[in-house]
Amino acid sequence: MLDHDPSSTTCPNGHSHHAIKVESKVTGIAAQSIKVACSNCNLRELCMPMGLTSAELDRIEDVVANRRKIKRGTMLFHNGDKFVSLYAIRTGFFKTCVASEDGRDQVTGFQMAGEVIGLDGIVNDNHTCDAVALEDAEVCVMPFDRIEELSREINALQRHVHKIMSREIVRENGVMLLLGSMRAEERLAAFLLNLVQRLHARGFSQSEVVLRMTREEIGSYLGLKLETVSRTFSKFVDDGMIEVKQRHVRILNSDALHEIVNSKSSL
Amino acid sequence: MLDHDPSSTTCPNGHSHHAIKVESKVTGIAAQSIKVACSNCNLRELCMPMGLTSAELDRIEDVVANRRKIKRGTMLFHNGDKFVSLYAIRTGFFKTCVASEDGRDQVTGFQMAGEVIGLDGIVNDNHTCDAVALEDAEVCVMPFDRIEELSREINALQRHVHKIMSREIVRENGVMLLLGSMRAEERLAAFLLNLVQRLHARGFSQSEVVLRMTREEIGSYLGLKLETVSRTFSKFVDDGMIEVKQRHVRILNSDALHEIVNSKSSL
DNA sequence: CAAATTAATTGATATGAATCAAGGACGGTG
DNA sequence: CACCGTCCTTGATTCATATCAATTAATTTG
Repeated sequence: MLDHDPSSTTCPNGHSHHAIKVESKVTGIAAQSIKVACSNCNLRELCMPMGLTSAELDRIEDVVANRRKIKRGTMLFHNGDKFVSLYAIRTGFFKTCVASEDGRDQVTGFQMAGEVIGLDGIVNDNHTCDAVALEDAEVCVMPFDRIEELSREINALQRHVHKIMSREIVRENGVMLLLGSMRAEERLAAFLLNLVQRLHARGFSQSEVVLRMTREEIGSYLGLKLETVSRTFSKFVDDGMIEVKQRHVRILNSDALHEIVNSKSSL
Repeated sequence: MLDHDPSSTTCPNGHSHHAIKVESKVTGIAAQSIKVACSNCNLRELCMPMGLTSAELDRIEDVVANRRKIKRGTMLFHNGDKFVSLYAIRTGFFKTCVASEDGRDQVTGFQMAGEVIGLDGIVNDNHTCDAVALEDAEVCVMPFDRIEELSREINALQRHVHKIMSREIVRENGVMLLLGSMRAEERLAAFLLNLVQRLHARGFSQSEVVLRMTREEIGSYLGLKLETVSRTFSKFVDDGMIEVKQRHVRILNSDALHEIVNSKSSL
């Protein structure tokens, strides 16, 4: 089986070949206290540009200043924080949320290993959303001025940074479509399919998900109330499309979910 | 009066000091057929980075390959088009919209002079939305590879490009908040306030808007049906907050509109 | 300038999701 | 293991917005 423990969103493909605080008895080389090694990171193809010469790859590792662990429930950054760095998620799962002046809260995204957060901070040198770890997590801290410096010299990095930002814009366009024109069932189906698709790209099952967020957080993201999320899950179960046991969701009929998302076409 | 003809969204501050196809009898310099001159453009502070040396500014003008006129109702680019350039709007007014597979349509934004469109195309080298001119328009065509090239050399340009993309991400976060958590009245009030605020920044009235889009397009953007948009306008009129004569909207009580947007706080 | 098309308003009704409310399952902790 | 708090489910009802429908107003076209 290619499927992996779904109780963690850490990429399961690799073992421990991240050269952090390594003191190798084989090589005899002393520990480099926080030297990271993107070159060995199994997330490389997710968060680093392709087609680098190994010399470039060596240099690119310098964008990562250090790593940081974030405990479940705590914030990586906070609305109003000074913007300094982007963060590449190594392990764990985050949500980002914005708040309106009057205290309304909106989850703007869920991010997993290999994805980059913090882009909102660039424009005003301040973060405009909160990033909360939904499970214990670790991120690579990438000071933005270093990113800019290096991307002036390494074209592939420059291009990569641009693509990451553009991807986020396109993602948000999709969410706007979802929020602006879909009904509850369509939203939840789209959400589930998106989640498994991204997890699958990281080596997880296509049919099993462990949700890291509450019904309320899903609801916030989808513009629905938690009761509606719960009811819609129940309906999908009744229709035999999924199995739900708390946060464990098994997809039984992926095609039917796709049907639902594109239901308007049947008119 | 500082207010200007609201029947055009073209920046009213300048006259015709855009050096396009200029054949000056004063200077005796022959026409440079399509040579642009950002340095003289009255939109400079909107679409160009600040604090450039004049040498840098000279160079930066090279990012603009040429200008292009777009007739009302026609597309600047189309979903699926090869991505080549970003476009800075010189005059006119655009909408961008995405479509789902099943033909649903969602307006993702309205753009006016000084704003940049096309960022969605970077990630996959294809545009993923349509950009439609809602009035006759003119854009500066900026080939993206040239932008990348120059922004490797001019730090201010690099930073500027990053900020533009980040700004779009933050804007979309705001739209998600709107779509995910606001009621019809709040959405429309927020929409109107945002529109006048942006127009005001371009020298137009704070209290008068000529809408360039239909009720249906407003509705699409706000996740509402056109009838709801119309009814909500009517309610605002009844409440004495605005005057509406077709697409002409006059804001009588801006504070009340702000109140509505932040209404939840009164609980 | 009349005809035709497109856009906007308004009313009546239907409906999907929110709200209010109660009970149950789970996970952590003393 | 019993208690607590948090999360989830389900039911009854309300409410905001969609839908359907008709009319008017504006804009385009022959």
